[in-house]
Amino acid sequence: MLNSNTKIKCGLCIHKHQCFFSNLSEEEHDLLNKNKTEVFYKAGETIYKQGTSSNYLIFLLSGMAKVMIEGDHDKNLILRLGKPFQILDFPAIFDDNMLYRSSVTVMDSRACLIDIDVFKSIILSNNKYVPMLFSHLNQTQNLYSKRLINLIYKNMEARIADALLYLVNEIYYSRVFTLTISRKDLAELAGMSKESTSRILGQFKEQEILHIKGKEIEVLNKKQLEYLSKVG
Amino acid sequence: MLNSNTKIKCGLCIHKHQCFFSNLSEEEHDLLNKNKTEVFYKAGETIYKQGTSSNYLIFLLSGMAKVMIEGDHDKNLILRLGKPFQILDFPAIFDDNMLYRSSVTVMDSRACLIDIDVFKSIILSNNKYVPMLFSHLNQTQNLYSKRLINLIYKNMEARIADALLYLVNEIYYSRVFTLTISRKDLAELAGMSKESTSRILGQFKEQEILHIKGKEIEVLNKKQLEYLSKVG
DNA sequence: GGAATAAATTGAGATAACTCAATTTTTTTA
DNA sequence: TAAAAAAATTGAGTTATCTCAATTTATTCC
Repeated sequence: MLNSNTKIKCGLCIHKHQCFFSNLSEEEHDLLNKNKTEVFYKAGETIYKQGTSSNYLIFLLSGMAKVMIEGDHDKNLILRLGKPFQILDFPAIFDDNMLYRSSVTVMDSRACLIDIDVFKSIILSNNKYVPMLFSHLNQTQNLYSKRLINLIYKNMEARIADALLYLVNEIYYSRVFTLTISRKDLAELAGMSKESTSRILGQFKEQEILHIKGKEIEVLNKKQLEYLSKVG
Repeated sequence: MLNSNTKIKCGLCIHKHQCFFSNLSEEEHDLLNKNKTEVFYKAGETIYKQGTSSNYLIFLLSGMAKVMIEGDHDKNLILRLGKPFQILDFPAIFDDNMLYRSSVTVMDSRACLIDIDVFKSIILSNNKYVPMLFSHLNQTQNLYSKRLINLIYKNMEARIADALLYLVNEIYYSRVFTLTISRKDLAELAGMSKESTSRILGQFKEQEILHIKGKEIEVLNKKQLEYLSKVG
């Protein structure tokens, strides 16, 4: 377990080829090294808190975090799950560094914290990062757009189907997986109550769309999930 | 009425101080002038079509357009209303120029179309636009985040209250306004059926929160709308 | 390893919101 | 200006989803 003082030089980092900053110059690397921190978070710890500001740009080195909006009355919505080497979320770095979403680890995780001023100086001094940055922000916008229409007009079956397909296609890359989030998290990913989530999962099991044993899930009929997502 | 061949030099354009490109250099101005077009759209015309690509970055010079996601079974969601001198929406300019949302005028409008390659060359050659671009994309992301949690967990009264407050605070800048969108559009802004929208508006009229006469609307009790938005 | 705590499931009842159909009002067109 | 078309409202009935409570299963901690 690493504490907040641990620093690995980017050049020596075993993750460097997967990193957002994989093609920095020598000097940029040095600058980054001087201003980054590695931090360990226990499962359930808050990395970013909605409504606060942060001076760090954070991405995970290991583990997983949920990026969520916290609503009133303990009603949250999980927008996406953040995995290693993805930028977790962006504070308003050219305004007030404010965050509009919270990030909470769903398992023990390590994260790399990069000083925002350093990040800014790098992207401002070198326009090769502009396309990457734009693409990233644009894709996030498109993801949220899609989630909006899906969550508002689709029924519960379709929303759970979407959540499961997201896990299969974009998180675990496998039809068989150990669910690393709780049922309540799954509910918040599908934008519905945990009770309804439980019922739909039971129904999918009944219909032999899924095989479920606790946290072990196997998608038996992915076509059917895709069908439900489409018609629901 | 201007046709698609009309071109006004940016330097001579009466709108130049409100424009996204207000502080371009002389050469950048020339480049822009050579590659922009002004187009007139009738009310109800599609400017951008979801699922297609576009080589233009478009912003309105006059009129109003809805930026929306088109779902199945004629179920749409209006994300925001675009006004003059705001960039209407971004195609995936560093990928495939694809659009994930449609834009449709809600009244007769004039638009300025800028060639995307020219836009790219400007933002890549001059990092002074990076903060502006980042802020814009970030704010849109935050808007969508907020809309997600509001639309999913709030009741109809709160959603209509939100829509009305949006119109008052960000579109018409007045408690008294002529609604330039249809009731169906209002419904799609609030993510509900047009019938329910009609009923809630009737209820607000009954409760003397609104004064409604056709398309003329006066918000009599803004505090109450804010309250409903908060508790609903 | 067993008690305590937390998480997940199940059931029953309540309700918010939708759909469909009929009517009224507004807008467009001839 | 009247007729036609479109948009908006109203009503009644249906349904999807939630809430609350009880129970079961899983996890944590001493």
